[in-house]
Amino acid sequence: MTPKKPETSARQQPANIHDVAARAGVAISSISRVLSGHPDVSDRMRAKVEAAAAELGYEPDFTAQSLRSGATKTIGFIVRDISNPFFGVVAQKCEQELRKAGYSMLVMNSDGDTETEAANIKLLRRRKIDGLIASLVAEDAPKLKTALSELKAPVVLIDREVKGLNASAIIGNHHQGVHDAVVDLLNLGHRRIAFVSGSTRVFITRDRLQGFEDAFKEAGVEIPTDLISLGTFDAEFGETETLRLFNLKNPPTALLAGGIGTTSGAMRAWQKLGIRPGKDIGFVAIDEWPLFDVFGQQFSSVYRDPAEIGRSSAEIILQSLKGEKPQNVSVETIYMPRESSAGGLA
Amino acid sequence: MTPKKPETSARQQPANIHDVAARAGVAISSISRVLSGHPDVSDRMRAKVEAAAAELGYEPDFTAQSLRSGATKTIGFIVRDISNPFFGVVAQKCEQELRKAGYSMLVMNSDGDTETEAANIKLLRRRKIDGLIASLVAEDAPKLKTALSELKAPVVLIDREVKGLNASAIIGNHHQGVHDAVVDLLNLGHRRIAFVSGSTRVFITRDRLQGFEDAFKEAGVEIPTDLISLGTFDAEFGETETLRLFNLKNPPTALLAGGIGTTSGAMRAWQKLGIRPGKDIGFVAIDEWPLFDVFGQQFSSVYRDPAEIGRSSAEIILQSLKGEKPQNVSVETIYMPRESSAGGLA
DNA sequence: GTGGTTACTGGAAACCTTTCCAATTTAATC
DNA sequence: GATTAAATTGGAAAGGTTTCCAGTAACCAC
Repeated sequence: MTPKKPETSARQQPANIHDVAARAGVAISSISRVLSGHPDVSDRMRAKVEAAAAELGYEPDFTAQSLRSGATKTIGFIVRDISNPFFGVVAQKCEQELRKAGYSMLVMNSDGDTETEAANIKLLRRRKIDGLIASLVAEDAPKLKTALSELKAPVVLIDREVKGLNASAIIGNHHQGVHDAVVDLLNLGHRRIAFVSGSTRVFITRDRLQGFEDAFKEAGVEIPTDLISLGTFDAEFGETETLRLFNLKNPPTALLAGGIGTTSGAMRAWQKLGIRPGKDIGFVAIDEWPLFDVFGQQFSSVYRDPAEIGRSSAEIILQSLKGEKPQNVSVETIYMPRESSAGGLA
Repeated sequence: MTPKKPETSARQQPANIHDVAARAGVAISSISRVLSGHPDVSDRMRAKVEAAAAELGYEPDFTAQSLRSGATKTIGFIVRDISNPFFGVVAQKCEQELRKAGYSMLVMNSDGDTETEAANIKLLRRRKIDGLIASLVAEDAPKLKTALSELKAPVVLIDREVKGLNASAIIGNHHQGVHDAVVDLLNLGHRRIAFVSGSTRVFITRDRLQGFEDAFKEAGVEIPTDLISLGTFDAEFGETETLRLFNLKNPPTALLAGGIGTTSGAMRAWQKLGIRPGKDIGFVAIDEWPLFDVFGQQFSSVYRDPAEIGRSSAEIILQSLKGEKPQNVSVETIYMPRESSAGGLA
């Protein structure tokens, strides 16, 4: 009835394992065993300890557990920019899955900068993360490779390929998606097809470029090398390059935009130029953005599911933590032809 | 089979503070003092220690530092859904600022669920986070209040008000923004104005509702209570309610949508109904979404800057960590009138 | 040279847990 | 009841750091 503390005055400090041990009249090792589900525990001991822990409202200190056990139950998540809606969905689904398994997610933006990226990975190593999920800015930066190889934790790369690193990878079939898109554009009659995207320092771009070029080769059409512009994935680059390309003497009749950032930039450029994408020119977007189903209905896209990528990343990293070997997972990437492909051909 | 390791041979294990102390021929306390920038250190000592640390590539163990010092250099970040583009920008800017100050950000989604939210906060407490930034699902849930009050760390709430909690808050001037929007709609001639948004269990909704009602009262127009639907912020609710409202015998002539989720749902509903927002009916969106400047040009909005909210959250939590008192910051929230307000009045 | 500071340094406790190993209790067998 | 094996428990070390406290050395003025 009257909950009074017979011993010393009630401490403001939360109870620790010693308090529970004293309360239950057992050793601290037994507390640990009971609470961590160790099998060698008698029913009587379990009952005693659980009662004492409940009475004191004891909750193990996460930091101390991490220090002693070596596991932080924390996964690092590095992307160029978490405000990119594509990565937003990846992050959300990923965190949901990790949370179910008792892991938390430490999010860092690399801001499109290799140095920042390497610094982030070094910090995560010092923080003793159990695993890393990353979409890298560049695969070949020396500092990055050093940082990654010194990270003694499983890694899942999203659409990246780092040579000499024993990591898992989630890879979209970008070649196929872009290839099919370009085939369609060519069939429709486009020849001056522009391709604006991020740099070839990442696999995803190389794979797309390959699909782009292969489609031309198969059709026996010369590749418009002057219309290929591969720099960064952000909107600024997309805008600048779209402006430049459509101001050429011999401008493109169609554009393939390498991601949501690029698309944003291109849209802004066209707005300035008074060009209506999908009407005045052909247009295919890689990746879809929020409200695409409403505002982008007429736009062709090369689609891959960010939710699946998020779930899958979590799944793979969790398997790695159970000791499974690194694995490669393929993500369907499909060309979704819509009206905009035929723009500018009337 | 003797596990005795020779002193000279390089260990695979990363160097710890004892190794550095041995190398430099000083006490471990001196290593700590030098590396943590303690003032009572001679130049000679500093040089010796720095040399030894560099030679061994020593980096302090983060977990051990946290355990001993009590600071984890980690800030929790809880939102309903990080894939919401609004929160994506908030999160990105916030993380950038925190990173500059040496802090990392642990991101959790509450999935629109109060129980999950409370559980997340409890976990973050056990993880000994130094601070929390959160946009809560509900302010009054008992479990949540318990979890928050037991969290011994500064808290920054985004557009929320939790009674009896000594937290900082970043609050948009939602009343003003919504008020001005409704005044404009009324002036244009709308009377049947619908308002779909999240629940009144959060301040942001109550503040908006107040602005909505005040505008009607000031104009001497009866509030269309049957057109107010406050449930959740997600797209499903927005779609369901928009469908219901526009199927009424006496449907709205305009809609005010309470966020990006609501807007998404409303757009989908209108698509099904064959209604063109901004043409057939009046429409004002609260918050803008990616590519809004391109696809939403004609849409009126109630605008607040997510980047500022992100930066500001970080700034306030960092100040709190330096010992400053909780503070309230106001964020400008403005009605941006555009074509869509006048929809349905021709 | 002495006394009194001041500036620095070393030693050890503390943070809180997990885990190894040895010790004890219990059960099982004959 | 003795013996052995199995189950359970307790004690203490270990994980890597920060920080308190005491101690030493250098400095200064006289």
